[in-house]
Amino acid sequence: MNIGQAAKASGVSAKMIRHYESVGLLPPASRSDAGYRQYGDKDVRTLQFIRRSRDLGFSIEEIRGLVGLWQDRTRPSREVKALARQHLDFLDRKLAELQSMKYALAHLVSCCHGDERPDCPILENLAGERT
Amino acid sequence: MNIGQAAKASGVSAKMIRHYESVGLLPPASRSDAGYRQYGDKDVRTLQFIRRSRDLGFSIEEIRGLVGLWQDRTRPSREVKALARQHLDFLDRKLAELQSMKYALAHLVSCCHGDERPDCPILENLAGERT
DNA sequence: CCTTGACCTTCCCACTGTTGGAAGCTCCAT
DNA sequence: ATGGAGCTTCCAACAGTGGGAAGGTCAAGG
Repeated sequence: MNIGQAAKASGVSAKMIRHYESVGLLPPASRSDAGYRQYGDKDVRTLQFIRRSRDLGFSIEEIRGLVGLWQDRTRPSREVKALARQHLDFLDRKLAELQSMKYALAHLVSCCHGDERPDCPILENLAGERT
Repeated sequence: MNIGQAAKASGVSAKMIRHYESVGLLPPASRSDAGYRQYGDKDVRTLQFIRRSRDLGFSIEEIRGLVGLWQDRTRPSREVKALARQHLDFLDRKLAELQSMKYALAHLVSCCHGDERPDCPILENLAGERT
């Protein structure tokens, strides 16, 4: 299977497959006589694992850890759970950050009449004048 | 006022002040005889405006627009509100994305017993096995 | 056999925003 | 005059992804 096929089958772009290989997240793929990367079902499964991990927002480094644990049949699930919890905390912090941005901005937007007049509470707030 | 003073006064690092100038978000600062950038109260107010905008998650390009509108005394507040709404939509999309990640991952974490045993619903899910 | 188009290769660059560092200059106080 | 803090510019890195150029390969069809 060439890289394009593996990309379609896994949902990871060919660009990213090469990138993951270059950063060592994937072992170097075997090559055809012409130098084309060759993939098998096992590789596609690994790529899908990576894609699902990315869909959950895990970083490359975290995924490196997850793949390692995945391939170690004797890992304690405790370790996996710890890694997942850590990422969950990260998501919570990000969510809180975005949510406070959202509420602050939503308030300002609701205060702005949004017509042809130039006075605008949004700009006034950004400029530091208390609204 | 040197760049370090302006940085302290505005809450924007000296590094970032130079960067904002280099990308044209700030006009080139005037220079002392020795080539040091000189800032006044007006510049500090602009920097604070930029910092508050970044605190709300606006991108550099969006801030470029906001600063332009801010400095145009005759802008209709409609335009500011449109820009803000657009960013609000962006925040909503990001929030929804993170939230779905969070719920999916939280579910998996709650399913994993997290002890010394190797079987783990988190890895099984990432591997594509239905849980 | 040759051409064409789709696919592959490597390499470099772009983007988001921010930080760090190196080499060298300036300013101020001791 | 010397040291340290602060300034200058330039270059690189981070994460992750996409775009593109220049060139090799493969299969189909004339």
